Amino acid sequence: MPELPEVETIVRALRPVLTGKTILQAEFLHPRTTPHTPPARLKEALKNNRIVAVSRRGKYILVHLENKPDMVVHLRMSGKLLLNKESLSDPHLRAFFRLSENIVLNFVDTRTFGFLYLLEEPIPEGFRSLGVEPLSSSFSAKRLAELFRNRKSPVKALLLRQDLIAGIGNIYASEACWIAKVHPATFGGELEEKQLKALHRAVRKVLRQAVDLMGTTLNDFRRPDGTPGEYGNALLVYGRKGEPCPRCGQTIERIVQNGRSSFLCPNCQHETRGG
DNA sequence: AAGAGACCCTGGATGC
DNA sequence: TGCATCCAGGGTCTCT
Repeated sequence: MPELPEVETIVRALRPVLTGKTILQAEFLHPRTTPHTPPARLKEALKNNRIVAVSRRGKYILVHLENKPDMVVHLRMSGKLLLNKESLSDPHLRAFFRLSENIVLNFVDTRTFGFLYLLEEPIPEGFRSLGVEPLSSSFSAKRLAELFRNRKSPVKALLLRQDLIAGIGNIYASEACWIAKVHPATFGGELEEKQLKALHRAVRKVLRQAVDLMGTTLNDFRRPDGTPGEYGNALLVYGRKGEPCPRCGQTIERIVQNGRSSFLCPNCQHETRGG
C-alpha cells in the first residue's frame, strides 16, 4: 500500500517515539512475516537492544539498533505500524514489540505480504539493489536520462522499478506522468530531453507534496496513530477515470499496464513513441 | 531484454 | 439477502 510519502510519514511519526527506547520483548505471530530471519533469531537479537534511530530507504523502514544488525520492515500492500493501540485482539496482528516507557509497537497486516528481517548477510536482493532516492540531490534530470537511456520499456514500468528509483509506486507514477504530460506507455528511451526534465521535476514535486500532506489514504494506509493521510483529495488523475482532466477537461482514462492501473488524460499525454 | 500474466493473501465494493 | 466478480497502494517469478 504505502509508497515513499506514506513510508516517510510513518518514519517521521515513529522516530521521536522509538528513538532511545529499549526493546523489552518482540513477538512474531505469522510465518510469512519473517521470511528471511527466523523468529528465534529476531527475538534474541532484539531483546534488550536499544533503538538509536529510525530511517527510510525506498519503501523500507529501518530501525537502527545499538547492537547491530539493524532491522528493516516492508509494509507491502496492507501493512501498518501502530503505536500503543490495543491490537492483541486484532486477527491481523502479525508481530508486536514492547518497549521501555510502556511503548507498544504493533505490526498489523491483513494480506500478510509485509515482512521484516535483520539486515545481515546475505542481504536480500530487494534491499541490496535499491536505486537512487528520488528526493535526494543525486537524483538529477541527468541521472534520470541515464537511467532511461535506450530503454524499450514503458515509462510507467520504469518508474515502478525499485532498482532504478527507490520509492515510487503505482499512484505517484500515474500522477508524475500526468504532471509531466508524458504518456505512461511511452518507452523510456524515447523521451525527449524536455520530457525527461519535466518528468524529473514532476516526480520530485508530487513526492514532496505528498510527504507534506502525510501521504494518500485510499483504503488501508494509516499513520502510526491510526489517522489517515491527507493527499487523497489532491490526487489529479489516480482513481479519477471518467472525470474531467484538471488541465484540459478531456475525460480521464484508465489503462492496464503489467496488470496495474494507470490513469491518464489522452489529450494532455500524447504517446510520443517514435517521435 | 522485455513484456504479459500468475501468484502470494484478505476484504471491500459492486453487480445480478 | 446471498453469491459471484472485480479490484487493491507491492514485488517476484515463470513463460514467451
